[in-house]
Amino acid sequence: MPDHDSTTLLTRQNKRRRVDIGVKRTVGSVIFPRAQETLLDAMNQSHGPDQDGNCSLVSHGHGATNGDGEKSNVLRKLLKRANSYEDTMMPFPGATIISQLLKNNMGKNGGSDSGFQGSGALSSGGSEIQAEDACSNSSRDSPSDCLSPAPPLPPPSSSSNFGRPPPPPNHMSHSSSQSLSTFDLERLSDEHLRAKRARVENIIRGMSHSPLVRPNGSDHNQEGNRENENGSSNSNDHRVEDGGHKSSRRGDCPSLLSSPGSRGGVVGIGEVYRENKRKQRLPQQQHSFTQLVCSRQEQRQEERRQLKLQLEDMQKQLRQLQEKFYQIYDSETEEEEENIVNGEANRGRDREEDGNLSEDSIRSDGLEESHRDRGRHSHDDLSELDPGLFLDRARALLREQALIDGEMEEDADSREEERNGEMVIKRRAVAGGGGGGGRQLAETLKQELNCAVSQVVDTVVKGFSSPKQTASHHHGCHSSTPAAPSSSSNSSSSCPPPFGPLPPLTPDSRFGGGNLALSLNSEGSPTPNYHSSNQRLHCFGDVIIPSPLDSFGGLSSRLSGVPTPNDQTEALPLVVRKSGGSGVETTNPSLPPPPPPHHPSLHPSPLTASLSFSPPSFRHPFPLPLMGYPFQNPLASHGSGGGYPPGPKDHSRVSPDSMDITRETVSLRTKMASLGGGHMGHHHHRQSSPSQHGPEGLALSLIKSECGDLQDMADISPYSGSTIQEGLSPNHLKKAKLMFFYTRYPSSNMLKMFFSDVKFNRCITSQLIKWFSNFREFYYIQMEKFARQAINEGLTVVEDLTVSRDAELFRALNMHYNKANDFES
DNA sequence: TAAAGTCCTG
DNA sequence: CAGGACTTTA
Repeated sequence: MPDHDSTTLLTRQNKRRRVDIGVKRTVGSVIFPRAQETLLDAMNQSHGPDQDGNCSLVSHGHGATNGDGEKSNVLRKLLKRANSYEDTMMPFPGATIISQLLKNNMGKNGGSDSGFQGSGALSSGGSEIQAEDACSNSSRDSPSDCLSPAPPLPPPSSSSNFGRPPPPPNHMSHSSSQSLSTFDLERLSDEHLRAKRARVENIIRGMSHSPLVRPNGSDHNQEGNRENENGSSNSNDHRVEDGGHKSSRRGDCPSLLSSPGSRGGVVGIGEVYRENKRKQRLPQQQHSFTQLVCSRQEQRQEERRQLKLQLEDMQKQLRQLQEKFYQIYDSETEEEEENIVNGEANRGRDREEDGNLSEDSIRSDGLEESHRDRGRHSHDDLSELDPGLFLDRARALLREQALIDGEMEEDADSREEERNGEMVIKRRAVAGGGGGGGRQLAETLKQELNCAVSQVVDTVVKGFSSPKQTASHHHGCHSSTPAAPSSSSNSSSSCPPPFGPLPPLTPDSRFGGGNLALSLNSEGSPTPNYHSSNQRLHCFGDVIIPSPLDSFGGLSSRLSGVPTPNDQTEALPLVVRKSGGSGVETTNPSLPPPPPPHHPSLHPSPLTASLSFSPPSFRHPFPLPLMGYPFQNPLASHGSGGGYPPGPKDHSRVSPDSMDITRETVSLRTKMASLGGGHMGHHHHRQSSPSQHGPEGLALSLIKSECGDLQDMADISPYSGSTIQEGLSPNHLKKAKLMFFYTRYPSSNMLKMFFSDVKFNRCITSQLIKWFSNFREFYYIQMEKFARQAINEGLTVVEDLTVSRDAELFRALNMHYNKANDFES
């Protein structure tokens, strides 16, 4: 420490004590979670009459009675005590808040907890490797976050004193010190077991793809151990020197959170741990993210391969059918002709080219000519088919084909098509009745079939190569064949039919999805998915994206002391390292030559469409869960509008919340679409076909296209038109601001995805990071301000802290981040 | 040492 | 918001 420290330090302290320099601060999330929650709600609230005004949706009445006075005191102390807002962390044992929230939500939404689990599992399923790594790692040194069953973070302990510098002698110390030896033993074995279990679980998960397969039965014991573990580690490396020096916030925070009487010291510990592990966790997250992406890509490729195989099979089958048909038809015609011609001399033998045509020459009626032609031209000439019948047939065929297409898209198995084809053929045969017309019909059918098959193949291939194109293609197709209800059109035009009526939107549900899940867990067994933010990211994301709302929502959970997975307390690595295959970019063969300017692309190749982890579905490259939040837009949005991934992933688990959010997101997205990098707008119209849908459809189409944009960018859009900017424009700033509400600590991947129209280099990345840093600063300052103000106004109970739309905080934040009201509020 | 944070200043 | 100082982490 240079001497300047002594001098500067003082001055600094006068203003704002520098605490925990260089360490990400989680104040925002800790402080006034409720306020944030409500604020968020307010900000995100739709203008619906029901939700206008105050947004305190959380019921206050619940217990935690013992803590109130204490809490308020603590709060005061904190605020008064130091100028550092870091110290203002709320010690509230807020778990109850969250749980309350959850309960409310549950009541309203009918238990939507599973959704998150599902998503989490989903993500984990996608990245077994990563998970395993994480797990193993966690077992070794950082037990806390891992998707594995092992309970991520032990609930923070609250016994510590508020802000007291030396957190060491906490509850932890009591328990751990006393039974340290036994504890150690247990811990060792536990860790071992955990690691093993984690691996097994991951494997199973990967195999089953079933998100719910969560073997974490009840590892309460482990949790306890872990708790202890964390605690011990904390005590070890927490250097807390409060007196005027930089105090480690990490140390302080946790202690602040906990109040003596509150639910077990868990909260404090969890907090500490989390803060402590700041960077350690991040890499893992990043890692998981990239891994997830990779795995998804692989998955997709695999699917693609399978689909191709399917197509080939289908084609073969079709051919066979056609052959059969011909055989049958020929035999019929032969009989027919024999009857007709009878003893007539057959002079046409000389001309016969194949068995089928041998009879043609015999016939003297008008058809003969055509038949002969057909014989000569093989099966290519349709010109002479009788128009009426043929047209009808053709139309029917097309319709069926469309249906088939749809089915294929839905990942229907080939049998379906085969069946259809068969049916068609049979019908045709029957209809044809064996007359000359029938023959022609057969010809046309043959050709049609061929065409159809080829079309299907093309469609599928195209679909894989560029989902967007297929989407539009399908639309066109369906529009031309109204008779056939196209699943795609349905899905695109109406929100989420597959899931039925959406639960009423409640701010809580909208933004508290993660929290919700968390809290649910917290209620009973603390199995908080630590990674939920990551998971969400993964899941959602394909791109994942740590919750934007986490910034707010996470707060609440944090306050509650329940480790919120969604809490985006950890900064995600902003820069993706190109090294070691894990990097997404490295896996990007399709990317254009320019290696240095790493172009953000999560898609290794256009065809693999890595982003979509979902099963083979053209229209829903992105699993719904992935798109729960507004800012996941590009990626997430795609599927949101258009139904849900039909694939293996069970949508049943998709949380309604996410859907709600998605829905709400639409407006934002549409606005967003016009925002930011020009190319976004530019692409939109490429394929959006608003005219085909209602207003909703329009929005959705926009979303879709937006999504497509992202993909394009990622894939290096085929239509090069996309303009990749070298720098960041004001629009990007705007976008970043909005994005800030989605995530306070965006990973570099995320940034790249969201700013897909920007050519990323170190500078750009740094700038973006800086932006977010600034955002955070402002945000935290505002929060602090609000907190102080509230306290000055005599606020004593956290539950009473609400942020109305009129609130200064709300206005300030909205003004700062959402000047143009791009985000509907 | 680079990256990613925070804090402070302009 | 940008720059710089500084810290922490990997």
